Amino acid sequence: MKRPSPDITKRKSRATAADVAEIAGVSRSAVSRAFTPGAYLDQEKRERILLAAHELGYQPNALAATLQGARSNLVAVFAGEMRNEYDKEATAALIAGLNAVGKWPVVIAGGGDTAREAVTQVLRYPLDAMILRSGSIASEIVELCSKLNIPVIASGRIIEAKGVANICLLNHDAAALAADLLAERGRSRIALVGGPGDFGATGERRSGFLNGLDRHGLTLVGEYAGNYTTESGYFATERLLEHAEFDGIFCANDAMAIGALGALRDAGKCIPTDVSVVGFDDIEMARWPGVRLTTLRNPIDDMVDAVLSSLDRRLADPNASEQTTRLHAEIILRDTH
Amino acid sequence: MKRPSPDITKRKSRATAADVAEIAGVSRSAVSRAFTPGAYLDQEKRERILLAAHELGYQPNALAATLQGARSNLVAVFAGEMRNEYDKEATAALIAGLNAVGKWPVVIAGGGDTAREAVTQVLRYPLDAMILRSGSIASEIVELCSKLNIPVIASGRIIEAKGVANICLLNHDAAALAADLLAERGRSRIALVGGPGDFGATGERRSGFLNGLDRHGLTLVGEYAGNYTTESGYFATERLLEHAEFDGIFCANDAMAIGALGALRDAGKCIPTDVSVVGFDDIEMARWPGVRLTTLRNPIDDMVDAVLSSLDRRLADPNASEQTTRLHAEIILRDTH
DNA sequence: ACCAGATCTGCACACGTGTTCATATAGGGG
DNA sequence: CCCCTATATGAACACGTGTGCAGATCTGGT
Repeated sequence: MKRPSPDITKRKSRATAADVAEIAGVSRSAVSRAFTPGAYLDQEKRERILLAAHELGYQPNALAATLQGARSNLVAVFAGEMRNEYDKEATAALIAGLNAVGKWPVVIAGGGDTAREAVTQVLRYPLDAMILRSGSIASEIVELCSKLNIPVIASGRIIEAKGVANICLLNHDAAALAADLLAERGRSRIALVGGPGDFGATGERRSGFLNGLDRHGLTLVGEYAGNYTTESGYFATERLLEHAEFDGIFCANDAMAIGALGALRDAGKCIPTDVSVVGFDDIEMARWPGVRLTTLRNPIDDMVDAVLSSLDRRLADPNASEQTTRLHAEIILRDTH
Repeated sequence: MKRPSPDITKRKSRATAADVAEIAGVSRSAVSRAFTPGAYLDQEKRERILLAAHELGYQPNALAATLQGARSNLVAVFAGEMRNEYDKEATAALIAGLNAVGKWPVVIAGGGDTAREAVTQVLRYPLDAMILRSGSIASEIVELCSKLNIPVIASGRIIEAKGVANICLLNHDAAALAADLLAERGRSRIALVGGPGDFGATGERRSGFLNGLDRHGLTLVGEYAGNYTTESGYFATERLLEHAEFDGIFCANDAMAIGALGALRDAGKCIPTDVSVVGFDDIEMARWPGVRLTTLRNPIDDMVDAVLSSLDRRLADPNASEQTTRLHAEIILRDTH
């Protein structure tokens, strides 16, 4: 006896349109119509159906509807490790933004083999889109998605591949603003705490900053690469203090800048009198009392807006050409410059 | 002509088992079996099918499989506003934990009417479970889920309702440890920065701390309620400094404790010489150089483990009684006590 | 040569839904 | 009275999959 007992009130799984039809005394088609705005259906009958549905807690199964060609409204979000604070804030905002437009994010965290396996599994669902917020294994994901005709939107990095829409900060210009600020403050001996590797945002921020310095006839007196954690910013600044005298320091993200603040204070430096510190991203902690970091805002709201409008565009017209949106950073003046 | 062109390579939507069957020259059943471990299928044939599938990027549609009674492996995570850092860390860890066991989190952020609408929409998908990390509109969610036979797991708060499994820190005992520590350090004039309202974790932490103080014959010399943000911790401590002399302060979460550190330093206090500061949660920032906050660890890994094992248990036996798991906090001694 | 069992294969059904199609009823204009 | 249109309704199909069933083929033992 595979079929569950006809006693509807004791069903073990969720109620179905047929169940509602039975207790409302109508056909199953009518139930479907009751949930379809604009469908022909007697008003009194519709009310009876909705009442019965409410009683049973019935909702049309969105996945079964998918088989009819409806959008699934599921969107995969590949969030990466979410190790640093900016990633967490951006991902949280992205999730909230998707929710607001009725898209439901299936979130994948982590990297490496685990993430590869996870992506494979998640692609078994009919997704409306894939949003990449991490560069790891991006090319494999892009290839898989293109075979499945799933639009890919990359945020926070440029992925050069057919069918990928990109949304990315103008890191180069932003970092140049930091150089301008330090120069205007009369700083002449400048140090840099960069990120790991020389790809993507890390490289753009470094070259943009160097370009900016160059415009003012300045060069670096010291440079040390961190890994975007606060600890690495602290450590890098300690090393820089050992080998060079500087009165301005630019860090490739806020977490490292906050580490730098700690190291400078522990070394007896007064901020900003002795040293100006400029960060990047404008994470929440940058606004905290006791931090009040001068930094470049990596605008999360703009990013979310751009992702959503790109999503809209790709879904409205599957043949729409992918496009690259470049966001602008704003310099936020607080107490450390 | 509704049916898409027979030219398989130019299909506009995802490949289906029938497509794979056609180019591999087998029946559709065989394709299904090729993806079912343990099914009878000629080895050579299976390989041919998998090759064809790989070429087309075919993956079985997980949703269609759901209609056959398979688990959806989709789990809703109601994450709330994710305003404070601990929530973000906990949610990120939960997502990673679910990924690791092949469950895919559909994340809902925010609160109020938006969240209510979002939950309603997400419940149209056949979910394996609903995980609540926010108390807002919990009772409505619980009622909806019970009608749909969806197990509910509450994390971070106790929800007294049939069918809800709870996973929650022993806030009371943990806060008492903070009182013990301050007493052992010889602190006698103690202040408290509490949370908003008197419900759930806020109330438990407060009463546990007061109980602990009482055991050592101590009482509060001052108390001020914040709202779990760093700013509010700073502000609350400023107010306390105006009205009372204290040598120890306990804050109901780390964010406020970090705000307190800032206010105390700005007031010229030396930490921990003049004042001991103890926080709660052990967020990442508590470990940062320049902070090194003494605090109570709200163990995220234990929480995730408990959620996953509860999930396992409820899925293995739908009639399993819901149970409450209470987690233990550990005191983390750093530089502020 | 024969049979029992193991292995392989395709047909057909079921899952829950949205929608087309055909049919039925009602209403209004001539 | 008839005809046309608007509204209402249920039967039937399609979506993509897993699997029970029945039949076919193969293996090995007597």
